[in-house]
Amino acid sequence: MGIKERKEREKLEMKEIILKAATEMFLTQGYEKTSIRAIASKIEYSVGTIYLYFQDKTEILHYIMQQGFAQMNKDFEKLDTNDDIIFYLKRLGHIYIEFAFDNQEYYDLMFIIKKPLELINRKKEQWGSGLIAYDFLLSVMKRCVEQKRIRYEDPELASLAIWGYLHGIIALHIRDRCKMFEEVNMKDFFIRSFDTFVDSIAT
Amino acid sequence: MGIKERKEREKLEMKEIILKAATEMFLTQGYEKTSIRAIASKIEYSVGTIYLYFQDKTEILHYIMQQGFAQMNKDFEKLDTNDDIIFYLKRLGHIYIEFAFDNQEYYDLMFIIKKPLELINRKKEQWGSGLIAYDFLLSVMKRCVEQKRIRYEDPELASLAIWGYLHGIIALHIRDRCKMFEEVNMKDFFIRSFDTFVDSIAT
DNA sequence: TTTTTTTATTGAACACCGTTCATTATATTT
DNA sequence: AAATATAATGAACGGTGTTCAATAAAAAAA
Repeated sequence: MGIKERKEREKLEMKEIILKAATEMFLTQGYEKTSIRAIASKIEYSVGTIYLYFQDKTEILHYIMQQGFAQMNKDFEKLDTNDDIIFYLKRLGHIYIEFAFDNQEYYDLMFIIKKPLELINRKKEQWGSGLIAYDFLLSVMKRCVEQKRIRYEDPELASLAIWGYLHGIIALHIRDRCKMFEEVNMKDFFIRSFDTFVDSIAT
Repeated sequence: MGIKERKEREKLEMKEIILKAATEMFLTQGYEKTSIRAIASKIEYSVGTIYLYFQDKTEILHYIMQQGFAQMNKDFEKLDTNDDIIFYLKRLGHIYIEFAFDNQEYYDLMFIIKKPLELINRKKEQWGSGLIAYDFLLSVMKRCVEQKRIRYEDPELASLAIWGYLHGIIALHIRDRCKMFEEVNMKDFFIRSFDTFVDSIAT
């Protein structure tokens, strides 16, 4: 009676095929500019088929967001736990900036795009591995506070500061509000800027 | 021969009527969800008429963005030049945060939305009063650096830090990525967070 | 193997969107 | 009053996400 199992497998495979095509198109052309029709055409199926595997475009986005968070968490594994905590924090920031620059469209989907709040309201515990990344940052900031290596007493406030700072410069850049900085290499500029920032709040 | 003058006046008035309706709708329903048809219907004109006064939807957005920047610059006039520079900087941040919270949709149009880059590419010197706001911040940071009241040596880097930080926390909040902070009053939380930030980089 | 039932796929149709442009209505000039 | 110039219209175009009756394919039953 392996038919049911095979069918389930096939369903997952089909989901994978759709997600693969959608990811590629979202990442090159952006979420808004990628139409369901175009995805369907790319995988050589009809429009309706996609709605057999995903309830709507937002759900596809959600899966791709989770892929992005997973990738990011993976990147964080490169960090060396033996490093001095301030250096560790700097390296964390560099990886975040690097991720954003190397995967601008992913970053957009994950942190800037408007859609997901509709998604959030749909099911409650939706952020998934997005929360893992935040909890990781929080744990780093807790260590900074405990070791009194930072001019902050509340790890939450410190996390908001670090994340807010990183997100701010990146979001301004991705959404083209940084034309006033005449830097050629924005990535390096941001890394330098983040290091200065960390140095200034570190003790 | 006052006919030409009257016609010009009427043209401007019509532009005003369209902009007023568009502003109200953009600010309540958002840019994407407001259709040209809906604007036309609101002012009781046909779709085509709008295209007699604005070349496209993006141009309407641009006018509204400028209104937003003008409002923001006006808000900054509340600042007291006699204040201690660090306190002055804090107050600047409070006004920025207040503006963002009181005019979330304006803020979205001005700093987060994707459209404008197409606009930017259309005409070169497009930012207008957006640049005024940035230059103002830059001048404040220059004073901070000159008076050695801040742990930064480059005013540009310091401006990026302040603006990036403010934008980061606000953008995360507006685009609903702040669910992990269980604060009830986010505005106060952000103001507190900004003050702590300024204190930590001030000397 | 043939028939019936279940499952998977299709694509036209719906209600929207921004934008254009030939046609019509209004205002100005001759 | 007729001719010209300006302003306003709204159907039409090609696009969007989404739905659903009709069809094709696969599995189960006879």
